[in-house]
Amino acid sequence: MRIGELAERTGTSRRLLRYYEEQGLIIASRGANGYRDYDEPTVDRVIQVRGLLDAGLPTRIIKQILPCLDKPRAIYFPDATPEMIATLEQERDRMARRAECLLRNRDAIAEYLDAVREYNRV
Amino acid sequence: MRIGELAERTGTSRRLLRYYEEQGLIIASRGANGYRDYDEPTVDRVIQVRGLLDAGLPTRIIKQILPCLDKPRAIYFPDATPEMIATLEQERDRMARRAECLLRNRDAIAEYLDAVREYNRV
DNA sequence: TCGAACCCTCACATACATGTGAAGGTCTAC
DNA sequence: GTAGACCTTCACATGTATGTGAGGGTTCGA
Repeated sequence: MRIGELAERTGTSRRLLRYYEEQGLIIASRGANGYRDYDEPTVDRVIQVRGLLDAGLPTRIIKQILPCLDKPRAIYFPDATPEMIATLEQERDRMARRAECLLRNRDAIAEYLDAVREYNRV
Repeated sequence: MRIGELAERTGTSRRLLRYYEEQGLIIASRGANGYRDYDEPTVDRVIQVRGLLDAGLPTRIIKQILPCLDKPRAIYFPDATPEMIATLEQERDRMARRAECLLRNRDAIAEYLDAVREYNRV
């Protein structure tokens, strides 16, 4: 598919899709006319990238963790350097902490909303 | 306590503490000499703000949700406007989605790391 | 009383994700 | 063949969270 369709299906501007490609987060083949051509799985990948960006990860980190997420392991394990393993472990833990923080605060908000509803009901 | 101690105890630069104050996320009283003076609970508040910032929330939103998190409800329920309630519900759900995304990807990374370890063990 | 280590404000700089628009090529339908 | 809707690259702009440093006041110990 071309960039316009991908943009529409992922709710992402064309500008950003080109930016993600520049950052190495997605890849696009090119038609004879120079137009980008995306395959179907790119839709999910873009959505995933957006989710991670929204959760505070920079593109640099996203680029590093993306290869781990491909269903049929596209990355050869021997290529995994010790530094890369360390980075992944670090990010794994950091994501867990972030999620904890979000859930804790989400619960607090929910609790507050319940209290407000209770207050207004009486 | 003064800004230096708060900075050290929260692992946050002085510059940022002043910025958070400017954004209305923390408050400081002033000594006769103009120095900022923070009370003990501000330590936890700063840590919480940092966690939320790291999880992708902008200061504008953090400012809105912080009042809900104070232990003895400092905010009077009647002050909660419908728009504010709507915002809070929206952010609550958004935070849940973010946390889901983080945990999903965290699991994928963990799974990958396990596979690598398995590969290297054999 | 001097110097070090604080504090203040203000301003400019930077990285990153994003927007916007110009200048121009391609494709399709009328 | 021409108009409109695509696409390309390139460049400049913006908002947000940060860093850095200048210029200057305060406090405290030697």
